[in-house]
Amino acid sequence: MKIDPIHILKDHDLKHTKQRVRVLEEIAMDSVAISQPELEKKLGKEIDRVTLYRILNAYEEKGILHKIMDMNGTANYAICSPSCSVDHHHDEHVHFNCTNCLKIYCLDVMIPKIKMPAGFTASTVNTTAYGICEKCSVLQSGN
Amino acid sequence: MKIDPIHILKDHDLKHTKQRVRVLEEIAMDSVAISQPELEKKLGKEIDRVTLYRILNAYEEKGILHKIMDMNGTANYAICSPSCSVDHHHDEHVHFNCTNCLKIYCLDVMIPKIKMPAGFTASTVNTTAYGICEKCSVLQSGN
DNA sequence: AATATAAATGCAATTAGGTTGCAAATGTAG
DNA sequence: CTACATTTGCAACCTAATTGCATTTATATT
Ligand SMILES: [Mn+2]
Ligand SMILES: [Mn+2]
Ligand SMILES: [Zn+2]
Ligand SMILES: [Zn+2]
Repeated sequence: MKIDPIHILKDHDLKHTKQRVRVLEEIAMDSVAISQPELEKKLGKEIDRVTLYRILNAYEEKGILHKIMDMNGTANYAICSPSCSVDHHHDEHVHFNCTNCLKIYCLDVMIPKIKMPAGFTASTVNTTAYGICEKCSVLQSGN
Repeated sequence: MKIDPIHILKDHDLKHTKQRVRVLEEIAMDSVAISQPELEKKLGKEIDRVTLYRILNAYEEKGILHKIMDMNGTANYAICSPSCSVDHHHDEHVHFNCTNCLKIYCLDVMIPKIKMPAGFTASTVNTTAYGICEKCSVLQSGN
């Protein structure tokens, strides 16, 4: 999927700064989600830690990125589908967290409807599968 | 569900100490999961921070507690079902994270089977629903 | 193009979550 | 009761994340 940072920023009423563009570029680079620590490692020389936090938060709030927590409580970020907007994310797909390479994939698999017990009203449902991803699986078997 | 800390400790080859009993009591007290920070607030005067971490980790490894990460990356703990054991948790139920009171419930709802894309092998699946819980729902409407 | 102004950035300081090493205290098996 | 292994508490440390504030930057207007 091609990404145009400048348009994305315009569309979401965010000023166009080189730090914001860099963050988007970096995240769009790979199709899998990227963690905050990885981003910091890659961009730490160009962008201040604090600024990175603020940009990621802004992107999440605006519906540009969605945040996926892994088993260690580390935040990972992936580009939202175009239907996401402020305070309404449409991140209704299953995530896959590889226990080997730790990458998080946004799968093209919908989250099944869950029947809630009486009294509980769910607005969003989050599903993450843990296991071995495509790449790691090939590497292990093919050796 | 009644909990007997002393038996649980025996059954899992853990020494019976007053700190361990207190932690189990505290977690068993409420049917919803409790977060590490809450536990620390409640027990901080009786039990050292570090000891609490160590107890929680031991309990998780032994299959006494399971850890549920919330949207903020905070660890929450709940008593495992009796079928859980060392390095094999059976936590195949849906969790409900109330966006109002922030409590996490272990629901009596199974996680539906998910069909994985080719190449991806899932060993465990985790589902959390976010929304308004039973109690908060009553409080809001009844007021 | 120059200017005004609101927003974003970087830096320093702080808070909070979590870990490590070690001496003292405690539980349990003999 | 004793011996020994384990657990605990404390101090130090490390890393993640937040806050306040001065400086810089983007953009709307003249
Ligand atoms: Mn996703
Ligand atoms: Mn549970
Ligand atoms: Zn992998
Ligand atoms: Zn609630």
